Amino acid sequence: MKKENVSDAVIRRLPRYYRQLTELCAKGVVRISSHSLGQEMNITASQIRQDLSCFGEFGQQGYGYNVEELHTEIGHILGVDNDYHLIMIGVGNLGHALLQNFHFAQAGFTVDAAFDVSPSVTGTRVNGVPIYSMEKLDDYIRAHRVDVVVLTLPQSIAQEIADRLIDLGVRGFWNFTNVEITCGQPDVKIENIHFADSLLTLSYRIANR
Amino acid sequence: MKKENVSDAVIRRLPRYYRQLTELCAKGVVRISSHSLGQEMNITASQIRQDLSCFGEFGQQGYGYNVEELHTEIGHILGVDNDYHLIMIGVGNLGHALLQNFHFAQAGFTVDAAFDVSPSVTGTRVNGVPIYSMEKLDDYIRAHRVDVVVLTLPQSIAQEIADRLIDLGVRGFWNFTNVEITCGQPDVKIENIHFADSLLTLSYRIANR
DNA sequence: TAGATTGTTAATCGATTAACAATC
DNA sequence: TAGATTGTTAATCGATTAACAATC
Repeated sequence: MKKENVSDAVIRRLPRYYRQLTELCAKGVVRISSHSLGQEMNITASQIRQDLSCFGEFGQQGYGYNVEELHTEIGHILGVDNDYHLIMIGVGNLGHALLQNFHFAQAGFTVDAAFDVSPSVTGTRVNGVPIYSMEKLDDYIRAHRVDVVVLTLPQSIAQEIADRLIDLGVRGFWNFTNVEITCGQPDVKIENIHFADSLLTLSYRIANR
Repeated sequence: MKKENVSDAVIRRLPRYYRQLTELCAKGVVRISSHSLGQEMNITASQIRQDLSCFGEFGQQGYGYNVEELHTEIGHILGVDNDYHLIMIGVGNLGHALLQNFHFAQAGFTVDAAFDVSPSVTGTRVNGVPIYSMEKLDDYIRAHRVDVVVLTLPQSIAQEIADRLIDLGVRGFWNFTNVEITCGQPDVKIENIHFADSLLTLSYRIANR
């Protein structure tokens, strides 16, 4: 793999490629050209070839790409076979919904534990995941590998908890709160799901149709 | 307002500006320069001024911007005072969580109804929103204004339902399913929340730290 | 072989940043 | 007035698209 200077735009397209290739695999399609793939995804063939060239040479002249092989390769680039370990902080409605419905394993993540302040959920399990009291958080992190923390807690305490976790060595955050988690360290990676931002862009585009 | 050729990148920054200005308002800050705002948001002052210039002239030389005024203006641009009407399709865990926790009103949306196939939820209300059977969907849309439909239903039926709704005149979708909803008509606006894509980009960035 | 399609280099396009005259 | 800061034009940078030699 080359992987020097991979732009954010490219990275954001990788999961889409992965998704499309999963579908093609399921359909039993064996090979595909950048041109056809581009048509299906509304992307130029050039862009696809350019994107893939950041990571290696996966195609064959005159033939195109082997669907299954490319699927595996992109999965590998995304790290789906790295078995990352993840915990969740805040098991309210949204946390519950994610634990129940989201296929963490499909993205290569194992959900080991969740934490909450409310005694009504601590001690229980949601979809097999044990819910612990927040007091056990620090000890847990010291004792276990935690690659990503899902922040599904009230936004008022999000930054504070994140700071504490960063101190404890956590380097990945999946942030569902409507605030920007800030952190000077460049090795700390924060990915945001900002529901409100998303809905507001939709609002804009409806208003300016 | 000018609003010709506003790029997607600019549109995606608007909610962030709006959020930051909401905070500044709450803090009682009266005026701010593009330079200070940029520092707070990790954006260049140039970019802020360039972005805002797409929509009008909101500042004053030598002074900067009035925080409250700019907040109102950007809210207006985003359409938060348009009172859009919204319904939800699929009231599983995620739909429930959104109805319970998400502040639709803050983004200018009124949630009028939700629809589901399951008799265990139809006929009930969640956070004041009535849940109807899917059979009532078509009649409802014919009789009411529906600006946006939230798709929190199984991905297997997402495209099919979306097609049906587009036929009935719906022009805005907030899609939470892990599939790309396709539609030829350019006046139909689709905004995606792709959880899996988001987590996979985080996985990539952790893997390539 | 001839046709198809890659990976890569070059050209174009668009977005970000810098500079500055205008002016509060 | 002098200092600060805007809105806008010009310069730069980066991302997308086109072109094409290499080759399966």
